[in-house]
Amino acid sequence: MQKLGDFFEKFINKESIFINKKVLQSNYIPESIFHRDEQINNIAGILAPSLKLERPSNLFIYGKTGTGKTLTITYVTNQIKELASQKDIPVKIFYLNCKLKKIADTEYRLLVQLAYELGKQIPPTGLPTDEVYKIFFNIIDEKEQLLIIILDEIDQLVKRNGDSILYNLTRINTELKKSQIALIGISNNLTFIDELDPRVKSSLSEEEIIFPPYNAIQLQSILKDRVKLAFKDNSLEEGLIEKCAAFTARDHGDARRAIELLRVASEIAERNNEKKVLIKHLDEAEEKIERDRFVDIIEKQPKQFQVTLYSILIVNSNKNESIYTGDVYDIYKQICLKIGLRPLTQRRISDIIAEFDSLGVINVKLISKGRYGRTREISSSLPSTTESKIKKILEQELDL
DNA sequence: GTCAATTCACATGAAAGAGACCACGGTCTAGTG
DNA sequence: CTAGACCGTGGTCTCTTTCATGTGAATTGACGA
Repeated sequence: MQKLGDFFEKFINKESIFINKKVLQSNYIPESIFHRDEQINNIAGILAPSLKLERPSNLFIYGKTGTGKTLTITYVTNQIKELASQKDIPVKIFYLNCKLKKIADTEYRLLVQLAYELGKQIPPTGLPTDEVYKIFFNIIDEKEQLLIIILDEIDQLVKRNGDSILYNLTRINTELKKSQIALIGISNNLTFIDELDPRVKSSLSEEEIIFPPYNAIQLQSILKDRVKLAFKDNSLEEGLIEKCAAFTARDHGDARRAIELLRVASEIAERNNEKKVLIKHLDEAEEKIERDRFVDIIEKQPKQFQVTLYSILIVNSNKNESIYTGDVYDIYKQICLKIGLRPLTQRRISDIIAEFDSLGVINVKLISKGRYGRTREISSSLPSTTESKIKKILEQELDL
């Protein structure tokens, strides 16, 4: 006990390398946005008519994760909101993230959430969907107003529910008497729009804006800006920012990742009682982030998913050759038997394997072995140290 | 040797069921004046 | 008389199962050279 007291004491007295660590957290909104002037102006131009109560064009925004889409759009819309409230213009802007479960990931919930923002409570379930539509419709059309609805990660919504929601929302304008709705869709899947119904496609993407990934130089300036606010002078080893930027620019140019990398590296440095964040901490940080991400994903999975993954790992370590769906399913059934879990059908396991693939935990390739059938060739995409750790976690979770 | 048909081992799709959650309206019950 | 408890019905949503159909190349087998 005494020792722990000492530890905390030391911790408090220790001189920190941070001035304001919050700046590095993912929910921090910076005051200025770098390298997005063109997009900001574009969006502002498109949305400006809303201040005259003219319906702006529907807008579609693409860009990979961490390219500042959400940040930019909130920045612009916040200004519009502010101006609107100053001048008492009935413009309302809603931001919905379609990926958040239980909030906006189905047609019903999306409408409920929108209605809620408009000040009308609708039960989270139990009503027919068209009833909810009617309610929603009525609140909007109560008075003259302009709504701008931002649907972030709209691809998720469509993937789960099809594009009928979008169709309904784009069409609703023709029925509204007093109000108007404009939609802004944000997606990080570039091919997404091509999979839509052509009618929806043409009306949703009246305007399109693309957010390119940041390059290393741009990332550097973003990082430098944050570093100024977050760290005390001379807390970073020479060349650290450059390395960090180069690291992230190589895959995707994701600014969020770059900042996270820096944050984790600095945390490691702090824990090691270093006075500076060193480049070697970056390497460590990268590994840690990756590992934590996987561990996080896997702990959150339902039991059946965990058993499936465990089976894959077992088969993978028992066999040096390629492994296939059938092998996994056999082992899976055995494990279920052992831990007293009712095994699912192969059809379902097949889907689960596909889901792990899209989570990036495993790699899957569809191959045909000619006369010997068609199947998925599965390989783990986890680094081996992470893999054994995850195996242990799974064994624990499943009491094996 | 050549070429189309066959065949395997799943993939992929569609539909439907089970079970959890919930709203709503009607009926029953107990408490109140 | 009324508030609350307690149904039954009907709705959504997620996870599964069931049934049906699709698929790509190794293999087979008929055919002709």
